[in-house]
Amino acid sequence: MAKRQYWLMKSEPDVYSIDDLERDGSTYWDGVRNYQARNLMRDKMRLGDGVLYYHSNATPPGIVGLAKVSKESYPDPTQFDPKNKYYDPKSKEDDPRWYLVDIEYHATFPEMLSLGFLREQESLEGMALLRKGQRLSVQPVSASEWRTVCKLAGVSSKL
DNA sequence: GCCAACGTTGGC
DNA sequence: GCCAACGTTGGC
Repeated sequence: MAKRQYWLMKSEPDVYSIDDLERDGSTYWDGVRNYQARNLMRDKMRLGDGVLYYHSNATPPGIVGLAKVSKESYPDPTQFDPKNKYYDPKSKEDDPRWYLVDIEYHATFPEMLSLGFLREQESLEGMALLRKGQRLSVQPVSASEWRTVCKLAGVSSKL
């Protein structure tokens, strides 16, 4: 059994918030059109991995809860749909360019951990999210960062 | 709305 | 393969 890994995934709450995920139970993470983020989803994310759910373009932005990977990567169906905003005419069904994973809801933090608060934590120094110019919508998170974030939020780090 | 920090595209 | 132009992300 491979060791569990941890990730952070960004979503704009106006588009799909953690409340939407709680309501739906699980969702497929469509629309990622960045190769680095795609590679992480396609090649690295495994069933049962932990996900920090981050609200971007929010006031304030921050980590709002936990999810976990409920299905490993498969081609993002939206890339083949000409009516979809994520349609990619250069992607072929027999050679898909974009992949996604499914995630399922796990928990919502009693209070969100804002980006500003996270920046104040010495224990999170070096976290990818806090690095200057970091825009990846899917990022790796270390086991110790995961435990620290859960502790700060006052929730169990167990999934 | 601004703009820094990227990433992608396409001419050469 | 270089790099200018352009597009996007996302904090502020």
